[in-house]
Amino acid sequence: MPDVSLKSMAKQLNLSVSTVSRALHDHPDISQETKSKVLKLASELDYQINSIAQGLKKKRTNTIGVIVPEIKHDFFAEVISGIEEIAYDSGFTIVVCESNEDVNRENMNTRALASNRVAGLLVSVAQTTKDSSHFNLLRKKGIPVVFFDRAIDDVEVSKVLVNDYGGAFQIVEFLIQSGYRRIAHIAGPRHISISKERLRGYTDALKRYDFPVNDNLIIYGGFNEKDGARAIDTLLNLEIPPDAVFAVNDPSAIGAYDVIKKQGLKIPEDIAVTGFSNSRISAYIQPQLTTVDQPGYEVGLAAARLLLSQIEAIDSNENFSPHTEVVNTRLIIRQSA
Amino acid sequence: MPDVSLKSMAKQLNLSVSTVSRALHDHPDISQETKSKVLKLASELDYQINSIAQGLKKKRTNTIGVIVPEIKHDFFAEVISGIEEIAYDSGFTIVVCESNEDVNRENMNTRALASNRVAGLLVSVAQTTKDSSHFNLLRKKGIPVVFFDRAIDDVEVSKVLVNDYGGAFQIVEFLIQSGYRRIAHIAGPRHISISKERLRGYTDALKRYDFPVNDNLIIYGGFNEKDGARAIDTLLNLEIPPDAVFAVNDPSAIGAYDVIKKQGLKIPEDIAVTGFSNSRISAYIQPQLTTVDQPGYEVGLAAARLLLSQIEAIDSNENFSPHTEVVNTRLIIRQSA
DNA sequence: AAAGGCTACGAAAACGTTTGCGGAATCGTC
DNA sequence: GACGATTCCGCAAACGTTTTCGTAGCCTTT
Repeated sequence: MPDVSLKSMAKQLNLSVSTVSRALHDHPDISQETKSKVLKLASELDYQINSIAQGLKKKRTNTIGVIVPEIKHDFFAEVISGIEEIAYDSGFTIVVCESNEDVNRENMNTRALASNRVAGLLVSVAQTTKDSSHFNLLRKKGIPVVFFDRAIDDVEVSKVLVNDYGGAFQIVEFLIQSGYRRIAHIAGPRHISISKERLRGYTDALKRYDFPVNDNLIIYGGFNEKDGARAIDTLLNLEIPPDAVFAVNDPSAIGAYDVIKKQGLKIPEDIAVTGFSNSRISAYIQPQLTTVDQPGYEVGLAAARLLLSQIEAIDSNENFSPHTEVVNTRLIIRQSA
Repeated sequence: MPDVSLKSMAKQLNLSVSTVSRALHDHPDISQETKSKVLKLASELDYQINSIAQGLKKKRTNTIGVIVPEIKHDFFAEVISGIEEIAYDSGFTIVVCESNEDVNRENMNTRALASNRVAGLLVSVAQTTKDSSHFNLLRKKGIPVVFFDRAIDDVEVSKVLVNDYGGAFQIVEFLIQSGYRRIAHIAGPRHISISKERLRGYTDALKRYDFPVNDNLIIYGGFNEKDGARAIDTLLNLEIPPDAVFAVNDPSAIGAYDVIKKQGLKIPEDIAVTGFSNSRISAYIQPQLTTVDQPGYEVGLAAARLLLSQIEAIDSNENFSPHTEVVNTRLIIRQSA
């Protein structure tokens, strides 16, 4: 009942606190005999180190913070699993926070995590994040940050990105080769990297095949179903509506599905729809959605590895220059195009 | 760059550390004048309290631990969102761990969280959890625990359960009233509370309508798709196969879908299928799955509130007796039955 | 036997807070 | 003007670790 600590065990064994501490850490300055005595007692009493006292002394903890826009999102859930895997193997625990796509909440989260002296942070920024001051604050405090999936440009940290450009290019190319001639794009927020990259892939694919890039066919919005619904509504009301649409992600594609079906149009006969994410639903929805697979789990693994190596570098006073990793996507051809 | 602490601010203002501390905590023993001087400097320097030093002193932190079997599961993701909501409002951060349905991992997680002196724990136990020693260890340490959704019986703590019995009864009753006569059940692990309750709802509904409870029609397994697939395989090979099947949850129902379709049978004409969870996929799969809605978000809210009130009780030395809350389900009738 | 080198351990400071206690200064009261 | 009450603040201990430094005891070498 009374917490078992180094002190209590030291008293029980007639040793000093420092000796007990050393016994538990494989320190060289200790005899085999006392070491085994200590280890025996520790296991008997089920001693667990007080991580927070340790954290106070070592100036940081063994936890890494993770901030995602939404845990519910399949992709982020996968990423979290990947992160957890790596963290667990290295003896780190992870703290997951949700920004709910809200900068203020993201801001609060970073402050709380910094206050908890996390060893590092893995962040996928919220849609509404334009200002990066809270991340610069972390840098000033020496807390390493790695962005994954969604990054903002003006912060120079390591990043793990999905090959959004390549995936977008590939799927638009597929649409062109399938015979579609008037391909629209439901785009994401303008300042988020993944939106920009997917848009770039879209326009480059069009240009490559000498298709005109028509601004009327590009509708900007958010990442959710209702954004997709709103966008497709605009597109269908054009004088000449598109015969295919490439949505920035699966939710917005699904939002488009609803509106299209409600108007009595058929996918893909009247209009083809493609997404981006390969969320679980995309395989079950009717017609099954042609999309781009984003390997969330791998993104999580890579981001966590990058962060841990940076933490190690800091610990051993090596210098570390941020770099960017890109994981590749895979075109998933189903029925919707 | 040099961390701003109480000490550094005290030096700068020619005050003592304790005065600065008091200024930031609305302590009565302080003058308005010095208080505002301190607050001004603190905001200028962007002072953030060192939560881990505070945690060391106060013997606990402002974080609560959450252990779920799988983050990816829609239901748990919803629960986490609910928990996060309440925690955030009360100034707590949450630490999410995944047990991956593995007791050992669950054990490691509880130890790590205890070592981090979390204020409390919210747990949904893994499938394989039979032994409860790691939870008793927490109790011995005075760390409050609240189980949600999946609980084990021999630990006397607060619980937030879904009305599994009622939901199961209701959906089986619906099958009976729809004219199905030979209703099978794909059951979950025998020792997990939710499996037991749903099974009980199933048998009671049958008895209520004077249907025989046929042991051949009850197949035990796990919670995943492959478990459902295996179970339906056995059921379809019976001399007289069932005309309806109530699966313990949506994934196992979906596993059953695959096998049924592969055998060329039609849902619900040849065999009706129902699930439990109302996962997102269940609304998109063809035919849309008749299931029971489990309000994950509400479970999260309730569990977090229960834990926080217990933490408060401990803080103020009130005594607290564990109690159980049950949130209700809702029958979702779609196409599969 | 003196000098030097190991080995194994203890003492103590430090990390950044919180908080009980004591005390100086100010105020009001008769 | 003496006295107690009140207000505001500093001192110092404590939380459980880690780590530097010092040193007692022993062994080896000359």
